[in-house]
Amino acid sequence: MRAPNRPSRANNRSLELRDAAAHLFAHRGYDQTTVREIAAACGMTAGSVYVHFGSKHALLSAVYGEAVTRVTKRLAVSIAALDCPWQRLESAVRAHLEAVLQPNDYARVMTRVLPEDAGEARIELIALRDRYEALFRTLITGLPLVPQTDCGLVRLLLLGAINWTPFWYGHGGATPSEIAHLTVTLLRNGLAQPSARGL
Amino acid sequence: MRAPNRPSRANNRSLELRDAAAHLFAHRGYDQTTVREIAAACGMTAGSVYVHFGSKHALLSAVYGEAVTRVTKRLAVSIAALDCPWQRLESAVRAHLEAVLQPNDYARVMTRVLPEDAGEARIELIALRDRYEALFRTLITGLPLVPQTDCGLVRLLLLGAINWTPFWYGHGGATPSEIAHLTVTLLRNGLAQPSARGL
DNA sequence: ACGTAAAGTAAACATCCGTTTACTTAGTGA
DNA sequence: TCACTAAGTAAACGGATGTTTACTTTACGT
Repeated sequence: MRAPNRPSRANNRSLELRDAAAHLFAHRGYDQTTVREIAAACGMTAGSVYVHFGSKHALLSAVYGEAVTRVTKRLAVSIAALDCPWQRLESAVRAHLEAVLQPNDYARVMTRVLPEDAGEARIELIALRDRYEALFRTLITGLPLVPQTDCGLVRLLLLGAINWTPFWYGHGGATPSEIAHLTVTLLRNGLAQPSARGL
Repeated sequence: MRAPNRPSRANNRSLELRDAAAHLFAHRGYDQTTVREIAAACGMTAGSVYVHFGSKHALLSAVYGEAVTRVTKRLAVSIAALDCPWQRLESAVRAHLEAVLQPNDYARVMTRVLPEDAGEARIELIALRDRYEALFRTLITGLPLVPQTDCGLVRLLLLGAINWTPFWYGHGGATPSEIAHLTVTLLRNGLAQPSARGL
């Protein structure tokens, strides 16, 4: 008798399938990717996919979950040694951008595929995304902002700005580091000339 | 002999079809919307759609084009009477948000449907979107910003922040007006407590 | 009144999709 | 060695999709 969920065969083609799915979802979107394409990318047949995953939605959930896990880990490492809350935020934004903008299939699925379009897997993906975005909630509430600032709104605007980057990145010429710096500088001090600031 | 492209029958069901398509594209996305659904929404059959539009992609182009036209007009009106560049930007952002966030089918298609997912109509949609975003380029380059600010980058971050709003609007409780004000305030002065500003 | 052309329909077409089924292969533990 | 099981395949299933075809209806210009 062997423990369940612990296959004896070492060659775990599930991971291979998940990677292929991540690549295709990231580059062509969920709807435009077929199960047959994912299988073919692993030299398999469509039917074999269902040995490892119960459905196409389950495959998306696996990809999305792994994406959140990886980006979360990367983000945690990048801010571990920092104390200044503004530096922590900038480092987190940089880590997020590097993950999303480099040709990183998993991270890109997080912004390319809308949980709302995932059908049955919708609730699960939204929960995963929320878990990730909660990290930014902590970073932002730790900031010394002007009193009565709506931190939730700030977080949503910030996430919007950086989640949209994949759609234009490359045309602007800026690096993730530069984008992160400008974003946090903007959030901190604004960009108006000192002589032209409002009250 | 009648002039071409000038149908004699007044009841232009093409517009009816376009409206129905806008509604469905906005609420369910392009891929998840069927030609049969669009036709049924007008009490017609799928085949009739092809009397008015050559393909589903052409229908999307028509919707997207009309969306850009409408939002552009709305934005132009909202800033016409204003002189202060910050007020102009805030008014433009407010107009954009009101268009995108109110249950406005056309405007929502602009953010819900990615031109990248439109297949053959891709180039046309991207051109339309760029034409619209150029309006913000003008507004931002008119701002008295600190020297050597990358205006292009600022524009892209701003558009990202406001294009992402449809995905969370309603959960935050803020109105378009409030969001617009916070966004432009942030861009102008930042949100750091005066005592905690960096150099 | 008549011919023409647009508008609309019903039905089929061709294809593709996610998924299931029946079957084969191959490695494993007792 | 032999039963067991996971992995994989080929093929089909049921249905949906964008589009086309052949045909009918309707309104207009002359």
